[in-house]
Amino acid sequence: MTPHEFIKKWSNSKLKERSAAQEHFLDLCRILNEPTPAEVDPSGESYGFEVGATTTTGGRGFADVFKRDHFGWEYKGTHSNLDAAFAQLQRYAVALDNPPLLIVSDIGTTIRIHTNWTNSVSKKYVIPIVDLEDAEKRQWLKWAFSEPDLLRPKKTRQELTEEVAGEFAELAKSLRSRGHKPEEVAHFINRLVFCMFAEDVKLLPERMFTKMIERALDDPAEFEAFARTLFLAMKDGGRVGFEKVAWFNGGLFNDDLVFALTKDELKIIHRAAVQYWGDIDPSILGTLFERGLDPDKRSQLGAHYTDRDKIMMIINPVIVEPLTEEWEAAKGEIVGLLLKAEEAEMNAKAAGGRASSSRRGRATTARNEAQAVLDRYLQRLADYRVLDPACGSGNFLYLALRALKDLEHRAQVEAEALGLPRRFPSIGPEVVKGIEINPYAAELARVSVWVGEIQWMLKNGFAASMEPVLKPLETIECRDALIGPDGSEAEWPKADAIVGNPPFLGDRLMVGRLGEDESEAIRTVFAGRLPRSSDLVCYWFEKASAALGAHRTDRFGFVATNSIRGGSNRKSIEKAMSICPLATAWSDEEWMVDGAAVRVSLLCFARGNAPILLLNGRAVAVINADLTGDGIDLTKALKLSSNRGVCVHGSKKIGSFDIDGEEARHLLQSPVNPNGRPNSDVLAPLWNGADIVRRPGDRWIIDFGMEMKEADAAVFERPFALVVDRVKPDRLTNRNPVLVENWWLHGGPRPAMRNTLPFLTRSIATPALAKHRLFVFVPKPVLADSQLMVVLRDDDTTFGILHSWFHEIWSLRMGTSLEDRPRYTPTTTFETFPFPESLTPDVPTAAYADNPHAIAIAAAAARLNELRENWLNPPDLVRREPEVVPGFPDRVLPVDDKAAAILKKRTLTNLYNDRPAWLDNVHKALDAAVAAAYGWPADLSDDEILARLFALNQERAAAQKGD
DNA sequence: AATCCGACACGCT
DNA sequence: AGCGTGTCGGATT
Repeated sequence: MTPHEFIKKWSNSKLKERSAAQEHFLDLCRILNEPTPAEVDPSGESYGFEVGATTTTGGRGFADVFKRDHFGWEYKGTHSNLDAAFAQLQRYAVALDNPPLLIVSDIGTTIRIHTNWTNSVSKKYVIPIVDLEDAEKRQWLKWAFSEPDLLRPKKTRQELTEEVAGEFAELAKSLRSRGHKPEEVAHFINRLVFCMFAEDVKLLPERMFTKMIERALDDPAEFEAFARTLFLAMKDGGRVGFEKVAWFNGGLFNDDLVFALTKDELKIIHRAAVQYWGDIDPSILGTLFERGLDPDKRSQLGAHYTDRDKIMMIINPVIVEPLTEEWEAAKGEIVGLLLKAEEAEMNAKAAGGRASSSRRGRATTARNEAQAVLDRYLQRLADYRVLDPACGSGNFLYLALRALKDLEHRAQVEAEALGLPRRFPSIGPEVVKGIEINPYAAELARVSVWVGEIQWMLKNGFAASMEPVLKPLETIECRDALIGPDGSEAEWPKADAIVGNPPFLGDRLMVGRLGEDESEAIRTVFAGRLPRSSDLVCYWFEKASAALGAHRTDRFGFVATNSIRGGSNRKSIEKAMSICPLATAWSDEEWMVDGAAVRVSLLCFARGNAPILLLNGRAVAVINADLTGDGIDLTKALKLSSNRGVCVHGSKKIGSFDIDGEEARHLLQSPVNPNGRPNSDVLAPLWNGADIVRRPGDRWIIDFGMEMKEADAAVFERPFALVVDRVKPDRLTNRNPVLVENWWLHGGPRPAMRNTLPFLTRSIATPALAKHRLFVFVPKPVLADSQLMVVLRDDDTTFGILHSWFHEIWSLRMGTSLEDRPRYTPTTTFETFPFPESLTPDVPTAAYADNPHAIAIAAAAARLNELRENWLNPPDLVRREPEVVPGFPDRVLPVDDKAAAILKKRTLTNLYNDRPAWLDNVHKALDAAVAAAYGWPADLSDDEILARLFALNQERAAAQKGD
């Protein structure tokens, strides 16, 4: 069949729906050269006619034609309403697993393809039957059959929202510059956005808002009056001119606040108003308007934007999956009861008389029971409440509401297919509860939830409720979620599930950000329940797990920074785990939000015994409190006495004691001081993390040691004067009296380090925070700054063990991180690490001088160090020059500019980023030597290494108990 | 007096 | 102006 023949046959066809639809569709397959349903899928389940029709009911299917993951297709008789057909298809889309395309056709005149991707803007392709000779239009249809993705609108809803709302930042700025309060500006803009949405989804009369703006453009002075009239009409329902306006409520329109606008501002609004707002993603509105607010106030708002995927990673396990399971169980029961009813009815027909009527009665009972099972499930959904106790602009609540509505809808549609009557959706915005401290964010949350409700209704083919369009959402409260007005613990409403993204604020930043009173109030209320050094998020975990313990909720899931896994924050996880299983967790996820440089963990707890534990998307037998799950709970590793006091933090200066090389050399070459001592007594090169992993920065430090008296320090004339000048003023204002009293000394004296160093030829150091876990030797006159963790040993063997994969993997697991860069924490990493037998840090180096394992490790370590040093400073690129006074390491200088440029790139971070073969080889040799010292094979898997190290840790810890 | 941390902070390209 | 990657000193214990 050719397109021409098709048009001739079908154009203006008067055939009625059922009789013609299949033939029409098959003809279409022929002109498109697409296989027919019968050719592809004889079972008709994933591609067929009347999919979803059951023999039980003999009713119609969910769609006239269905192709899984492609389309649902609905026919209507010629000239009947395609919109009605589309609405019907929308209502059943969920039962068809939401095909990406919904296609409607009236056989004789038009085929319409509606896109149905959840996260893209919707698009409509209209194909008049008479245009089927047009290859492009046929191509659209062909894509629908074979590659629906090619019809996907390029723009995501987020992009659309950013685009249409982006300009409001400009408007907000402009209004603020005229002295309006940021919150009022936000409130006003919120309204404008809602009006544009309402107009585009036809909740306001056609183009009413746009026309209002257009009129005001001609006469900006009138805008205030126009807008006030409109807002007032929306507040109570009423008229603007001749046109009726629906009643909007919900707090958004409870006053008539309007600003006078300039022509330029009106132009911005007009540009936005002519866009299509029906598909906006309310979950992104929060960020956009936050951006429009005063940038300094942004972080105080706490209304951070969580992207949809992350939210669903919590909503799915906490809300959707358990309720889906409940539905599957209920559905199974319903199917069983209906089968029973059917059987009884058949028997009734076969029998007769009294037997017949009793069987008929049994059938009715079974049917009623089936209805009751359905009603119970629907009631369960209607009663289900979700709480977000830090709801911000309402993103979690918006998606939770949609999820619950989807669940209700799916149950209704599937029950209908089984032959039970279907009712109007009953779940609305009242099922989500929120607590939010910022009034503006709380209002945005209410709007988001309502926009979500209206969008859902329209997308699924229902009319939005109109009387009023918005109802006040008292379930979203504006208050503190932790502390009540009287200073006691805040109450949370009862809810079946608790979800959210509580604010992230490190414990040390709490006082600075929340104020001393607020921080103290929180810590007092939770005293004895959580350590005072818990991050702010931990209190949300604590309250939620308490709610679960008190049977006030069944499940909860939160987003936290990934630092929840370590430090004292871990206590809050441990505490929650003691009350209920941690059922689903994601330990370390990227965070894509602008300006929020964090990585996050997601944790979902559930009542009862969760049959399957999911960690990072994989089933595991256990999830440990540090969000690992490979069977070894390394959080149980203990400190070993042999390692105590060996790994210490570098000196913490607290104040600008550091000077650059030029200044230092000037001081070094100055005449001796009145006490007869040179400045070199109180000067040292300073190394920090960056000096090790990048190029050394030639920084020096003035250091009067641990306990020099002020009067003695003052005799070092120039250095002391510099400290008086640069350090003293700040130090005198410090909160810590010790730092004030000893203002000329460093803040962290590190006696262990300073007392031990004289007995060593050098020390070993690793940057506390760096991309790669590196160890280097630090020559003696160099002072290690606080960013370096210093191991007070000078032998190659210890260096080699620390730099081996055994200790590296241990440190990666036992330490913490800043985002994705590992952090070395001596107490949990070094002090728990079981060194090979008799090579432990409490053994004097001399004691293993003849130990062949120690010698082998030392040789490999020395080789590593030598090759690395040669790569960092190749003899042809550098010249070594003695320092201006004796007692300090030679200076390493580039021979010329060209060499300098090359050397700039020669850093340890870069070296380990590339990890050339030679480096890999020396590390392999080192690992082999260390493996031999443990008496282990060289090719153990990482898990096996950790398991053995952990076993060794436990063994040694048990043995030392007697000490 | 020692520890750990950063809804970060800052230098580099 | 974004990317790559570690400062610094406060506050807690």
